[in-house]
Amino acid sequence: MMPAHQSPAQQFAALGNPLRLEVFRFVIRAGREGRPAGEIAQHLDVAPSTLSGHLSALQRAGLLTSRRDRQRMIYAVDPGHVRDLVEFLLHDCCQGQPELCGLASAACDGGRPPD
Amino acid sequence: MMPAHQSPAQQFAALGNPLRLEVFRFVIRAGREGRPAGEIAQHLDVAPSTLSGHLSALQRAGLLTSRRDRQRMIYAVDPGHVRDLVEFLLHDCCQGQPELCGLASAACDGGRPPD
DNA sequence: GCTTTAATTCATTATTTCCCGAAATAATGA
DNA sequence: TCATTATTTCGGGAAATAATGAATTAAAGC
Repeated sequence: MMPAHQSPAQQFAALGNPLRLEVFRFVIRAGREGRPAGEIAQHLDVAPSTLSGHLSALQRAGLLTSRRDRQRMIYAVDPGHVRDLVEFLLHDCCQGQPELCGLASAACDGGRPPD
Repeated sequence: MMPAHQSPAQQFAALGNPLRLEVFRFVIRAGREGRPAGEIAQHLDVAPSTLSGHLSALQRAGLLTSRRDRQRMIYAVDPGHVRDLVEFLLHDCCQGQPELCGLASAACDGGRPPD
């Protein structure tokens, strides 16, 4: 289905472009249902071909999925991979340190205090 | 002191390079104390000039701070900005959805750790 | 089969990124 | 001052990225 070479670095890089980050945020707000490419392009006022490249970059990174609905391509968030990325940032990068994770630190040590 | 143009996109971009992501992880593991550039270069086996560019990119993004200790430059994590980025990802991007944030979702809807 | 709609691919161009070695800068100490 | 150590800046070249419009593919309906 997908090359599945989605490293955390590649995922961060995918979010590291301002327009792509907006795409990501907009698609997430569409929930499971997702949004057709045309709607995203219209909302962000960007050329279809430009958007298409960004969508496939986000998809290659594993952050979005796509399905076809009649003539339209619907993009939606890939919850599993986003969860993995969040966990990587909190656990692996920040090691659950409250100073770095803020309120989310509770989730990093499973609610247990560090020893 | 600092241009302070640290958008979330720029911060993600800074983490979007494999070597820079390793630098970030290594520096975080050094805690408040931080690590001199030379030690980082040695640990990651990278040319000093190459590392210097990556360090300043991470610093421009607001993720690291630097101070001088005699001849050496010590780099350390910038906790406040990292916390902001974590919060942006969880709150703004993922809107605290448990499906996207995993265990960290507890932090997004009020910060209570799961007891 | 033809037309319309929707999205992607392609080719081009411009820009940026990345890495290296060499030179420059900064701080220290003899 | 001179030498040493540590890091940054500079310059260049290769590779990757981004935006654009034109052409192409895909699905649907008549």
